[in-house]
Amino acid sequence: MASSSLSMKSCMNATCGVSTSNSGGWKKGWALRSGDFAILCDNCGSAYEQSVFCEVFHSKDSGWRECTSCSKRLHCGCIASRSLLELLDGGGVNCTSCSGSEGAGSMNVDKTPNGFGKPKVDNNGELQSAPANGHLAAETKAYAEDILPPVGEIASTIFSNFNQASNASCQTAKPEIHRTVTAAKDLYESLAQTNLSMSLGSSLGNQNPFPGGVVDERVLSKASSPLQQGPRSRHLLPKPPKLALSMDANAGMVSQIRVARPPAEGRGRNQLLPRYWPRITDQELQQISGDPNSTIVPLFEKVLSASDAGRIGRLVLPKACAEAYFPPISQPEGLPLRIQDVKGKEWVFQFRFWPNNNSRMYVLEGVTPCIQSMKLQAGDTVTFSRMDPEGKLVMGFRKASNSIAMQDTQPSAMPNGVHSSESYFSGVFENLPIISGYSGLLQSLKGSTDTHFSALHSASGDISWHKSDKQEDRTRDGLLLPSLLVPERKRTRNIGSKSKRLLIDSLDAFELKLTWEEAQDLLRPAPSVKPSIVTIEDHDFEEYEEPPVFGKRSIFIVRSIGGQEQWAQCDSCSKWRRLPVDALLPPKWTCVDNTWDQSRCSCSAPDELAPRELENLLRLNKDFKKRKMSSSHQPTQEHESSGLDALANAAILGDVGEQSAAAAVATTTKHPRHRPGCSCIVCIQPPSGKGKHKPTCTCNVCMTVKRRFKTLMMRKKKRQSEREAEIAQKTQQMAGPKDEAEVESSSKLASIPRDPSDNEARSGNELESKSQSNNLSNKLADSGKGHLDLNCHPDREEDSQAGLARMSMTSFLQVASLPLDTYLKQNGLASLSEQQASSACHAPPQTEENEGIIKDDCQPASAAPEQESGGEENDEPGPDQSQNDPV
DNA sequence: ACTTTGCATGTAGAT
DNA sequence: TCTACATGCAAAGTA
Repeated sequence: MASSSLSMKSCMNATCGVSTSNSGGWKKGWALRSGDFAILCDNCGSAYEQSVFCEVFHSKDSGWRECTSCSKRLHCGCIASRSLLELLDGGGVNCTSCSGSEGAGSMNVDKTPNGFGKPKVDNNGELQSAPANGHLAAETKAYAEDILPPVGEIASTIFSNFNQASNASCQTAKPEIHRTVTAAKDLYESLAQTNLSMSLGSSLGNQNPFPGGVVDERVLSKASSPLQQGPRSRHLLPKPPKLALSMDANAGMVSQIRVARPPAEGRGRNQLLPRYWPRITDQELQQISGDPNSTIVPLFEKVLSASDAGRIGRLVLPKACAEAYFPPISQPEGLPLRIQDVKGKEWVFQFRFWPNNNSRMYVLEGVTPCIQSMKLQAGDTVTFSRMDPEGKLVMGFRKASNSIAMQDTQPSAMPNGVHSSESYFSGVFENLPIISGYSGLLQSLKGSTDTHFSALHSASGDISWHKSDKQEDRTRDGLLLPSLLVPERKRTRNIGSKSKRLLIDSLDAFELKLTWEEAQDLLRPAPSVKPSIVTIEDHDFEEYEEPPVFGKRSIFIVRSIGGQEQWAQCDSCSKWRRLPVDALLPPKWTCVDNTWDQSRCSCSAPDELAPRELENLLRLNKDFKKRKMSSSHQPTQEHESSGLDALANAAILGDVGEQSAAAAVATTTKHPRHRPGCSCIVCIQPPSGKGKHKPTCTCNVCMTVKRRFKTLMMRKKKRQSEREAEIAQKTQQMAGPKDEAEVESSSKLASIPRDPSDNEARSGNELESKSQSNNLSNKLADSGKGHLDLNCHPDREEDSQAGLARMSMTSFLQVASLPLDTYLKQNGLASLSEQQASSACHAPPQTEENEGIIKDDCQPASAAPEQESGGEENDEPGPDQSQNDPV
């Protein structure tokens, strides 16, 4: 924006108003926070923020219009204006003084013969004079930032809607457009509402869907309205707009932008929560209508909750909507309501209410068949509209995963041919796993299509997901944002915040691609913060004043010929660069920072890997991670954090989900790493243990839990002694080299500091070294003797081979009932701790030996899914598999 | 035993 | 603090 040419040709200072050219008359002012700059009128020195004008006016040529009567300049900063303008038939506008009106904002449509006039928002200059100096000076920046969307959004949206409005208004030739605006504190709300009045309007304002209930909307707010019921809510119905626009008039130029429209009648925007504003596109409206002689008035919509979509068949209606748009009912039993779906099928629901506190709770009963016929789920949206002149209620829907469900057969497209994000996103990428930081790779692998994706994803994530609700409300609900840039907040809003049981939205699931363990590995000291060294019990600890930051994610592979590699993606060019294994990357890393390879320290340097190789690389890394997760031997992560375990498992679940297409691993919904029939603690646990078990319960589940708890405690002690033993061992190593390699490898793994790269590289080391040495594996297996695996099946021989002397369930129970110390003594665990320390860091099942090793030709390694499943799901857990199971 | 119905309650958001 | 509403739950109804 800062570099764009000035769009404002005339100073808006009422006493100045000097006209200027694009190239002159203005001088740059000070830089603003946004990186933008203000501009100053050469003549009077009035300061304007250039971007505000360029964006709000989005009219390069005319940031103002003249009052048809008095030639007063009406400027486009009117959004927050409270003045009322009058549109004239001939396309002109009258200012407040000339129109003799006052007190409301309005919009002007620059009508051009072809109906595509640029939409403009005019005012009489009141906004301009609102700040102290009468201009949008820098101090208004914050306000502007809060409420202004990017220029493209507002421009395109307004443009589209105004096109329609303009066209319609031409045809309907209403002599005047008055729109009461109750408050203009939010300029977008003003915009939205005014826009609605223009684009949708309501020729139906005085029509009521219910015969006998026809009333003038002007009296809807009165208690005598037939539409009002028993304990009316406190809201008053607003005065409806006069503008009458019929949809058929716009048949040729139907907007496909999903717009949150305040209700055309009934409750105004301020009364009805924006979440219920219909976001139906004009195209959808037209489709619903079918009949060009019919007009569809969107009434409201609702995102289905789990209850709504459940088998109960009750759809809870927003009270305000029910009272505003449905017939009045005085008895809880209510009355049957005929509602037609988009296919024309008519459904009869019972519209009724339940007394609730001193209020009412309105429900539609018997909606299950309809919901099912539409294949709706929680999170999907149902829309209620009214078809006029029949006054028929029409029920539409929008799938959460594809918000254009009503016209699934038609691609939703922006006027310029660009797909709307929702259809585009869901259609192309709905099931595409998104790995943070890998979008560039995806781009390179998948071609130009994914370039779109990358942008969209970025936009979604950055703009919407991280916005505050408030802001998002404004942009989404009030700003007529095209859905392109804003995934439906509502889609997850209710689900996420209120329902613990609902499915995580697929978009949300993307957020869980990083396990806790991985997150830990990515932690880096805050840059430019020097640690102070603190020595505690002869151990030096680096202490940082600043909290850690996340470093850049990289991937690790191990070549079959030996040697590990670390690869990272440039933040700038998205090319992948090979790095030393021990390299630590800052959060932002580009080719320029590639100090290890001078030939590739620039983004212009070619990629080292062909797309195919990259694909393999990524796939391998994914396998690698999965393997690591399933055979993680981090003693420090095994306990103490069931919540983290759960998080990690959730992430695993996501990973598994990603790979489901490739990996033919039968998983259960409960526990993706286990096959149906698995009897581990996770799989045998009931869905909810709430209130099911008493403290004295000795059922299988409870005993297992107790056992695990005991083992946790045992291991804590074990680790403690392990540390001591380790020190002693190191002393011994200096004296005698016997078994040094084995000891060192294990102790190293156990004690190595948490290096960001160690996890994956370490795993690679393990795998490779094991592939080279079966003997070592055997030794490791032996060293697991005495290890208690809590996931083993007591009756299965394999379990006993996992290192624990065969134990029956009875013996487990006995063990569980023993005091911990007694158990330790009986099993000589104090003396075993050393061995276990070694074994704890080793030995995933041998079937996995070669996994994670990439061949030099970059063909997928032998990590076949069958092997995976065999390794981790054949109930033959490694000595430490239990560590991965959440309790 | 299962489903439906009606109400109660907890919680998030609005005021 | 109030209100709306999602949902839990027990009573009633039904197969």
